[in-house]
Amino acid sequence: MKHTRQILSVAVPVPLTGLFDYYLEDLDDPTQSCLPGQRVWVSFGNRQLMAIVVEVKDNSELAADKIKPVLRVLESDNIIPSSVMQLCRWAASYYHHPIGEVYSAALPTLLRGEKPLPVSTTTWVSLTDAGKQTDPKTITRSPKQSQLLDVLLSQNPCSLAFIKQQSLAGSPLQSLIKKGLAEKIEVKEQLAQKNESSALLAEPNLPLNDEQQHAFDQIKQELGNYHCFLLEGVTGSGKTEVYLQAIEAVLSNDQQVLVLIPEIGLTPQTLSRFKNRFNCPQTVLHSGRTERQRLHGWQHANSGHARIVIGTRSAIFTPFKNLGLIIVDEEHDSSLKQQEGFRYSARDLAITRAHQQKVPVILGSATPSLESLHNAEQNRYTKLPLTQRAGNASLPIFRLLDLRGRPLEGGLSQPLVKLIRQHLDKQNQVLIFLNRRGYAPVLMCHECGWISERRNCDTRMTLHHSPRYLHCHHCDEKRGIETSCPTCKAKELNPVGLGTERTEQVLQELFPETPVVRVDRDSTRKKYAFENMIAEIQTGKPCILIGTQMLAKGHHFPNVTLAAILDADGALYSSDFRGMEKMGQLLTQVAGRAGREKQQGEVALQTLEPEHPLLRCLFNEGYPTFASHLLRERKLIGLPPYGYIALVHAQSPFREKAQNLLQQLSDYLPDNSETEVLGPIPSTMERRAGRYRFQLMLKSEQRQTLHQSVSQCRLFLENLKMDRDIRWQLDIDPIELF
DNA sequence: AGCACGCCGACT
DNA sequence: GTCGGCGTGCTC
Repeated sequence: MKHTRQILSVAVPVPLTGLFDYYLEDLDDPTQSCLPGQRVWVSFGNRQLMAIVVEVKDNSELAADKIKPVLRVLESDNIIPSSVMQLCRWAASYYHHPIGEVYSAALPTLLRGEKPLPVSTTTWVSLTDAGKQTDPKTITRSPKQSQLLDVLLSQNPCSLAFIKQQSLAGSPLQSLIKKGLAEKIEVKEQLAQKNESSALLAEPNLPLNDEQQHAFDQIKQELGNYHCFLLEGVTGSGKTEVYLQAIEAVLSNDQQVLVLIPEIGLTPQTLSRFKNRFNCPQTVLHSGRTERQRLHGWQHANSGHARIVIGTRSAIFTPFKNLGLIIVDEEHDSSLKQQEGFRYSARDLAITRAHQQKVPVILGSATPSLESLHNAEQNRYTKLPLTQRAGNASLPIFRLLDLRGRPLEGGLSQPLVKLIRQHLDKQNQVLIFLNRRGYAPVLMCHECGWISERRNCDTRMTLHHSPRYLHCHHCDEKRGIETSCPTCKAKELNPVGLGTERTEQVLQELFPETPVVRVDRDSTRKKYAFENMIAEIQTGKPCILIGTQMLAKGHHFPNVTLAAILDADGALYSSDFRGMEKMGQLLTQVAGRAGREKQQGEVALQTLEPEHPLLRCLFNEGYPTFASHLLRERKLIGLPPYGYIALVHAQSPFREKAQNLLQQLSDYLPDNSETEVLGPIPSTMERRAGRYRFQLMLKSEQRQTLHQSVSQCRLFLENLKMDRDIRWQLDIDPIELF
């Protein structure tokens, strides 16, 4: 009898490019074989790791005595479907990232170890014999229990998910179980039948206006094909309703939907729109969920049980049984791009995945990225504009407040204070934006000029007021405050610059009768703190809200009529070429917060450059025209979307080491090629957490040539023997520079 | 990345 | 004499 020794090429989660061959022992049964996408447990060097089977073959290039056996096959089937394998392969190649680390990042954390996937079950509720013989009318003291019994009598057994949807899973269910009328049973996923005989829609669709209808019709036509839509909808124009009706069309076709949302956008408000509309299992995947919950969501999507998956960035790797549509909400948002390690863009992967799986993808935003606008112009995407605000809300009035020669109090100019007062007097709410947390960015001694500098980073320590401490927002170091200057022993230390805490204090002093609510990462750290604040604000009572970007996204505050941005100039002078684009997006989002209902809204912007042509353009003509100006600028200098860029980052505790590495690389790269090499340039914050950081920029008119250059870089860096304290990383299509 | 192997300094 | 520093090389 011939023994075939099956060889498995596997990807191991280590920063190495290649695959590794193992053999499968005891392959007596020829029908029992491994498949790509299966997880195995292998010995690698002197440790043991989870690995993903990528290829199954009959022989290896390697000498037989070099090949180790697979220690354990973790599941009997390939839990990563070929669609996700394909996406990972593409991502590893496009982002020049080690394939094993890509697979690892694509899996829920609980699947990155040796624990096998638990058998997926769903909980159902079944009536006991006693329960079957009980008349719901006899339970007179609890209408909820009676209602639940009714449901169970008409549908026995009934899935727990369905009972949850009816809001009967809490104490009503507990009581019935206690009375011995019902019991919970665990059912293997495959055995689960559809019990959702009820209609798919839990609430009726809203009527669509002409633009929404047109958008919906276009999307519907492309179901079953790849097509990328750019749904450009001003705030309040009903983007979500278009999503919901497109989702309905896909669901009724028995397919699943993936919705990607930026981190900050996963608010209970947004989620409830989906939950309330559809009678179907839905799954939410984001960092706030436990690993167990994420694993279950992953399994339910994979088995086809979950029909809608809503998640942040990493949800792009969720496996589906039958995917029919991908939606990327707020496609311009930078949180869709991973900024550490495997630096992928979930939006771009969404488009690739849609293409690979032949399904449509909708990119939605009130302020699309220049990349997407350009792609729409080139007819790679179909633009679906939504320009009408619901309820005919009018656009806000824009005001540029000239700061030149004006004294500021806590960052507020007199005209702004007056404006705030006017709005509060009309019993309205006011929104103030400042993109800096804390009390003041620096603590300074006026005698000798000492400032609260850091030892490890190139930044100052940010001063926080209550409680009083110094905090570095970049490496998280915290320490108490010196009571006197450590250098000259002067007794007085003064806060310099502005933070949300300080402005909050000044506003409270100026408006002692009005509640001032601060919303930033510090004030919302506690669980539900953010939700509680939002709920408080939505009562509509006059108040002042002061906060960072967190406040600008995805929330609807009907009573806000004034939104003010205290410091817009940061973006005007930013070294990042995307600074202006980001500012325009923030401003437009902010403007969308003001006066969405019947009342006239106002947006105020404090600036030292009120004549800035781009600011004026943004204010007078709106985001689309502003964006087309920016696009023209980018074209002139050959920056994205008219050119392609990649960064090579290097860092080391020694300045010269990081710089020299990139210099060597730069010297090595041919300068006659079509790829331009710029740098090495020190990062904006040259030193962070004790390490010096430099970057080399590669720029090309052609994606292809850029890729070749990046490959050259990688080859060079992988083979160069360098000191171990130097780290390097690649960033393709970076969104933050210098 | 991890981890062992290996070759030179200051300690019982 | 050895404990341990981190330079170097490898992982199927």
